[in-house]
Amino acid sequence: MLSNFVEELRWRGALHDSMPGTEELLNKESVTGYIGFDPTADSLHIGSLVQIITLMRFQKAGHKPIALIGGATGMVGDPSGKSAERNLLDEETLNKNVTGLKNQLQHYLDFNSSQANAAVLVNNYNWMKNYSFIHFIRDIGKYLNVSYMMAKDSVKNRLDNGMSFTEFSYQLLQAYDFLYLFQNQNCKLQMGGSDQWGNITSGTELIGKKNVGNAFALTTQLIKKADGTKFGKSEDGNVWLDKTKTSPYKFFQFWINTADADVENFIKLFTFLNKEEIEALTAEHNKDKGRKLLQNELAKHVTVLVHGEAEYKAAVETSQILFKGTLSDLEKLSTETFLDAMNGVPQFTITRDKIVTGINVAELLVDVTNMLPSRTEARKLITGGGISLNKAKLESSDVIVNESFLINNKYILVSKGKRHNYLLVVN
RNA sequence: GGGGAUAUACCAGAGUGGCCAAAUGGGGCAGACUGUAAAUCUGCUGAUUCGUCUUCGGAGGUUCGAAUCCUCCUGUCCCCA
Repeated sequence: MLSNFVEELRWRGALHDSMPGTEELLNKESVTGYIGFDPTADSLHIGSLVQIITLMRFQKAGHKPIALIGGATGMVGDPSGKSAERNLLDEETLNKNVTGLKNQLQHYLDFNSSQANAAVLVNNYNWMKNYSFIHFIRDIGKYLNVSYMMAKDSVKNRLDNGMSFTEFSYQLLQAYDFLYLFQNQNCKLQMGGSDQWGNITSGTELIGKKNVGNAFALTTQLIKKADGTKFGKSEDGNVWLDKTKTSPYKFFQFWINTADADVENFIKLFTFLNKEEIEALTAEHNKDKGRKLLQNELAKHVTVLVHGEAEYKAAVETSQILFKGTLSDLEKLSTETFLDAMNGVPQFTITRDKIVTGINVAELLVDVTNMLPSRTEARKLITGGGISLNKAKLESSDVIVNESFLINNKYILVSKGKRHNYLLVVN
């Protein structure tokens, strides 16, 4: 029933470090382990997806996952990896974020209570909210030495620029979470990204000092791209799991655009395909990289995981039309299916009278719709051959757009380059 | 407390009275090639009704004319105490 979780992370290139004895323990018995998610935003993004997937693999391997939402720790702010003190989020925002994360996490793990290793969702606010400061520093603070705490990278890196006592305390709170879960849920393992090693070991240290048992730690690799740029950012910013923040189409596109140098690595990290499947796909992919077989498989699996089969198919459809389609393909779509097909493409509306009268392209793109920041920019792009209307390159910035441009008497597809599309809807 | 240096567009960094909307590099955007790639090459990278207008830390001043000179202020860095 148990499968080798640590070995699986290892061959996928996901394992960073673990405490001695962790692998042995996991291979011996079904273990309860947790990963924390701080509510810094109302949605998780693909950076956190790695940790969600880690929990999923953990559960599939026969262990019991706890997803912890940091309602309390989020009030303080983790200094790990941060070079400067941050502003605190207000409580209203935090509550909203906690709710958002809760809903998302539900989607990924099996919380079915009939299973022995059913997932559990907890919020550390519940055990921190009534813990008084004086009791906390007596019960918990006494066990961790300041010089031990200062030696953590998250603190050491900030000694020059300074850090508040609040952020300094963060590791203590996280250590207490681990102790609490250890005592109340028999949770023996904490996992996280490699930047969490310091915080996690503060927890195992506390548990050891409290003399309540032996706790373990395991961290995963931070995702690195071959070109050195940060993973998880698109030109529009973070890639979110919430489809209202990042449309399934954009999400799908993010993965389709994975560089060759990264795709083999990513398909191991982000999919549940097994070793043989991945090796077979990779061999096939290497025969003709132009087909982007691995990128397509990766995008498929991750999009289905996050948004479901239907949204994935729609995203493929949209991509087909936008990248491979012609004007006649666009015209074939009925008015009803048109909007569906363009789902995920940013939309702008314009009143019909403006189109009936006829409107200069630059004015349309800049003043009416804000697709482009300035007329100068619009003119330069058009002159350089960068703007298409309904798949046809504009020759001049003097073009007057009128009803003859409308598809289905209602739409105009505006493209900037080949990868940026906007839909103009006439009302 | 004393002395010195520096502040330029997204970033780095030239410019030290007009030829400066400001070199160059990076980044970004677009074009060609391609695989919705990488590499490479090309163009663009303040706004504009193409007349001009606003911009070189901030506020004043000198001058026909200032990023450039002067005064004060602010920030950053360095040295001495």
